Amino acid sequence: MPELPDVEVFRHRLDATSLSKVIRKVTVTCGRLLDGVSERALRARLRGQRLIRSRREGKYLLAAVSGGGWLVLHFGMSGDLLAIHGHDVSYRCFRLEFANGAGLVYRSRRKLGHISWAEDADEFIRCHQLGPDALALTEMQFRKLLEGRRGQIKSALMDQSLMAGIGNIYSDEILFQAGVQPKRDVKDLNGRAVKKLFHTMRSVLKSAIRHEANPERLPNSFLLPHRERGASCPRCGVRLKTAKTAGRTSYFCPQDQK
DNA sequence: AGAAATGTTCGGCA
DNA sequence: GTGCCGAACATTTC
Repeated sequence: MPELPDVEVFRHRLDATSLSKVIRKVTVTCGRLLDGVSERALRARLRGQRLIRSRREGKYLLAAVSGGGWLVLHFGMSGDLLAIHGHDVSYRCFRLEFANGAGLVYRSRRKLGHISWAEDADEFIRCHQLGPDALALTEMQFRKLLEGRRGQIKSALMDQSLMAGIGNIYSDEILFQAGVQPKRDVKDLNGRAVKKLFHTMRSVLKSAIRHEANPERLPNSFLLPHRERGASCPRCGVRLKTAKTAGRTSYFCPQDQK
């Protein structure tokens, strides 16, 4: 689930439900998700404090805490963030409890995410070798990033140190809508193709955020709702193909993507 | 039963 | 140094 659009939706959810409320209780049910911070230290930094603002960098969600420092959430392959009111949910890993039974719950089905603490958000991002956020890039920067790059375009889009936020699903979507095969070599894309790729990247990410990163709400013309074995291209009806890149599966249309 | 699944990191190789 | 691959991480789902 959690690539840039999903994490942006989580961020909106956090903003809408959890800012400015005093944190009364902190519950950690899955300690192995904690990265570089002990449960006790995390609790001490959060309890009695408030989340005052949020920030997203690539697939990371950071929340500034009133007493200083940042709560950092990364969702791995199967995490999400829910605003709850009293009722319980499964796969719960981490919960902030506010007054009146309201709470913010981090879940991670496969438990591959991370919960950490940063004294300084910018420093945290530097340490994790994160490139500029995909939606913060200008066309000029995007072109510059690809200029010196060898290898496949899909790898470049997914390289978090080059640009942050795009994963397996949305790189497929962007390449589908831009009409470019995932294995296409970066150096074979001309100026026009790079320009198109940039604008497609932005429109795909923004559209996904508008539709709450929910595949069922995305336009049928998107690849995402059809992303399964044996499915057909929503544009031309041809059977979609798959290819493996570093253990990940790419879906693409052999007719529309060159 | 076995494979695959939206992420990151690390070691090895060209 | 760069890019690519597979493995590992942990768990659920088909």
